[in-house]
Amino acid sequence: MEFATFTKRIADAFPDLSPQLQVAARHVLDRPDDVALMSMRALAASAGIHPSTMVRLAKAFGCDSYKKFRTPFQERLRVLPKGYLARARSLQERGTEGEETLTQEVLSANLANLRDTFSINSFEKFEASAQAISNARRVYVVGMRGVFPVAYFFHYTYSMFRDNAVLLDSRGGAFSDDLRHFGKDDVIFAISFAPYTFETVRAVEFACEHGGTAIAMTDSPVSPLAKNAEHVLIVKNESPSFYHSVAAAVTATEELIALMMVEGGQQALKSIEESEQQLEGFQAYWRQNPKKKNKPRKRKS
Amino acid sequence: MEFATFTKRIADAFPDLSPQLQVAARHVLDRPDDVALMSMRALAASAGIHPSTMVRLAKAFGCDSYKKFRTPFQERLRVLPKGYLARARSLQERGTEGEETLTQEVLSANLANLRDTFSINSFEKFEASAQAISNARRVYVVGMRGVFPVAYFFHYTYSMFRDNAVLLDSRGGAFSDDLRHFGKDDVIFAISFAPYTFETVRAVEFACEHGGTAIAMTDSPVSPLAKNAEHVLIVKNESPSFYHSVAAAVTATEELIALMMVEGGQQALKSIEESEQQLEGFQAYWRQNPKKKNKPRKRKS
DNA sequence: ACAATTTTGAAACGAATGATTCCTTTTGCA
DNA sequence: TGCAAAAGGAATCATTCGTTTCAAAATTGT
Repeated sequence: MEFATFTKRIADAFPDLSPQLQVAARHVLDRPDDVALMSMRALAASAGIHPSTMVRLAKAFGCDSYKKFRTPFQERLRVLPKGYLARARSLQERGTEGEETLTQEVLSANLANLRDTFSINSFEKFEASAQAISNARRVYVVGMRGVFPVAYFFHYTYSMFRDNAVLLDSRGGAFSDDLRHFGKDDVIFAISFAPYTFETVRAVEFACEHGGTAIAMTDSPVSPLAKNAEHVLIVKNESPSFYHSVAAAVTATEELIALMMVEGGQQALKSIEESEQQLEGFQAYWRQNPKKKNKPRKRKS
Repeated sequence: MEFATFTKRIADAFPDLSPQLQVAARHVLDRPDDVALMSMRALAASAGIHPSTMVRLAKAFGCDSYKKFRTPFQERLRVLPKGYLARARSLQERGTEGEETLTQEVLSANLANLRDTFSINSFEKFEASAQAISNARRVYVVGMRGVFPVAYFFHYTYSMFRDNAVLLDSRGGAFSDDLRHFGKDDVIFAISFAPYTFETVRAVEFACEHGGTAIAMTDSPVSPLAKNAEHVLIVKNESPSFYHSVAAAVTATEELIALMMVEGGQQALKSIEESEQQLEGFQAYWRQNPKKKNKPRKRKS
């Protein structure tokens, strides 16, 4: 919360800064990780500026020392907020240690999954996958069992601005019926982690046999999905518990959607607006005082 | 990847360390964030040990300097892996800047959501919610539209070791039918973000009117869900795009599941084993060479 | 074009950092 | 009990840190 407002303040004041301070500010905004982890002098050097300039930047934003300037950058990186551990310790003495560390493990496993996923898959990979989906005549989405949430999320969000997606969910056992019309201009977006659901693997094979393009979101380059897929996104799903974590997969999906949105431009925005208005029309959303004629509750950004 | 193996090595060697080195090692393992962000002397002081001991710990694990010892702890915290930005810059010169920064924004928004969510909700809150669900006679799960993936994920995972969950999905418009048998020993687990889906709000109200307990996962303490709920988990869902990010909600759900698992103990484990065997029996999973009589593909940890 | 002002870079300072050395204390073993 | 070895602590070192000071350079207004 602190970091976001602070950097925003810097970004807003940017045009009014002196040339050298602008160089410093740009570097700071571009590489917040480095601000937190490197020494001031090293940071200045990597920005190609004099150390004094960094101090001046800090003071220009009301920090009486560089240390205070750096604090929000450091806090942003902490996996566990300050003071969390103090409580953890006291709990431990009460014998609840196991569950407390479990909490930390769930959190850091997921943070690591996110970072790793975006580290393994270059921006170009995301972009290429997004392109392929955007150009498809029809988009078939398949993800079963544990990863069905990912497939559903993709389909739901995608359908806010495009109307050519089909979610395969094998309800009523009619799984293969949905794929009957699959053609060579179509794309299948398949999600599966080990152990791979049979139907998902089969669906990808089917799609490829019929000349279509497959985009796979899976956990390994040697996954049976990857074999046939044109584009492969590797997603980490480590978890301290028995299930596979799907948060990273959801986030990678968000990334795909965001890219397609940007690409879709004005047209996509308009479609979303229409979708929302339609939902309002159906009274899908709760209103503060349904009895009175109130304005609809403002949508959160 | 580096960090995990390194800390594991420390943890494994722990029993063989001298008393003071154990104090140091414990502190390092307990507070990896501090190792990355604080100076060696400050870290030693907060651990109550002599600075020399820290240096000795580093050398005990093959690092010729403390700096090298600290590196994996620092890299772990980076939002963007090293070198990512270098590519970003070159892309920017090719005019793709907008989308590249979007990628970074998606990632860091989600990382922040995760951290904030676990920061806002204390461990006790998670624990209390998990307890309430565990003690319920029946668990009704409701989450519509964008957050249906969360509800589905909860229901799917929970059902691996308990059989008393009902997923409300209003398929066929029979939404309220499912709640007809809701009683005072039952629990409703409801997920909704602004703008709040009407049916979800209504379901919580209904449950409370019938003497049940509501656990809400929502975006604000003043959300209409929070009003009636016994336990409220606040989840961040900031996103650079038009949708609400659900990764943090999924992760918070994972945390609930993990806690209930631990609590469930041996019985829960046995149930999961049975569930998996059943799936194997249905041949739900793909096998490397279905024709030959191979061993089933080993499940990933 | 010149003076006033701001911006910038170089040099130098004290403080803090990580590392080393040396010596005391503790431990293990005969 | 005595002794050798290991462990821990204190003092000290060179280095690097953030910071300050001051003069040069650049910008601005007149």
